[in-house]
Amino acid sequence: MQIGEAARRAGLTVKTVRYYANIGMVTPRQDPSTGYRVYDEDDVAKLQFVGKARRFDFSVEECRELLGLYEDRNRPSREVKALTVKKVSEIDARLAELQSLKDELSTLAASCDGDHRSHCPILNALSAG
Amino acid sequence: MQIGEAARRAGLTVKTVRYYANIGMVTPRQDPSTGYRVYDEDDVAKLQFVGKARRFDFSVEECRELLGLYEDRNRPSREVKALTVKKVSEIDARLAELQSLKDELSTLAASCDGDHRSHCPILNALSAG
DNA sequence: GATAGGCCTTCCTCCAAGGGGAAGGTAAAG
DNA sequence: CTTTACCTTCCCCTTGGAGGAAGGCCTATC
Repeated sequence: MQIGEAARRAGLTVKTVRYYANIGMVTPRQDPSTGYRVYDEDDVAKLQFVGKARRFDFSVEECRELLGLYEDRNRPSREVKALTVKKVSEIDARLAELQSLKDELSTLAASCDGDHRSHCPILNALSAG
Repeated sequence: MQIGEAARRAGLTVKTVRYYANIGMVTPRQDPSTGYRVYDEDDVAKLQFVGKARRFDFSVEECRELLGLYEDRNRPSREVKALTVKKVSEIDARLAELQSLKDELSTLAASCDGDHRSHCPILNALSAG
């Protein structure tokens, strides 16, 4: 099939699929006469795999690594688990950071009555050291 | 003072301060003889303001907006509050997204025993449409 | 006078992960 | 034959700067 259908079936954009081909992540066969990329079922499966991993917040490089493990039928699942656990702890750190950010901003917003007076706790907080 | 000291006092890098000058956010006076940027106390205050707002996850454009409100003493604080509330809800959305991501990944990691067998629930989940 | 160090300047390239669009080739349908 | 819908490569754009080259300026020291 052509890139358009492969993209549709993987739930990705054509741009994205072409990008993955360019960086050597999912490399389809190329029709020599037209120069078109030709995708088979295997390629689509890999695209779906990568698409889902991306949605799980794995970086493109991590996806490449996971894909390597996925393609290697003899791979130890230990490595996959390690990558996943690491990702979970990264997400955890980001969660804590965002939560404290939200708390601070919420407090500020609550203490600001939002009228037209020049007294504004938010601006005061931002300008304080 | 020169850019180096201004940056130190605002807790920013020289690169960042120069960047803010280039995009017209905090524009210092320029010494005509040397071409050096010359910062006064007001500039440093603005740099600190922007630095803190950035740490609060406001984008550079939002910082520019907040700075405009901050500089204009006759402006209603309503706008500042609106921007802050919007930012809080953005952070909220991102929190929910990350949380569900974490839950899914945690579940996957827990179901994978991480041995050297090739059976891996994580990869299975990723390859399932 | 020369040299070293420590500032400063502009200009260039680079990062993630593609998006947008131009210019042009190809194939199927009316 | 022409339109329409694909496809190709190529190049610039995004965020928020970081890194570094080449060169100007000022002061201290030898």
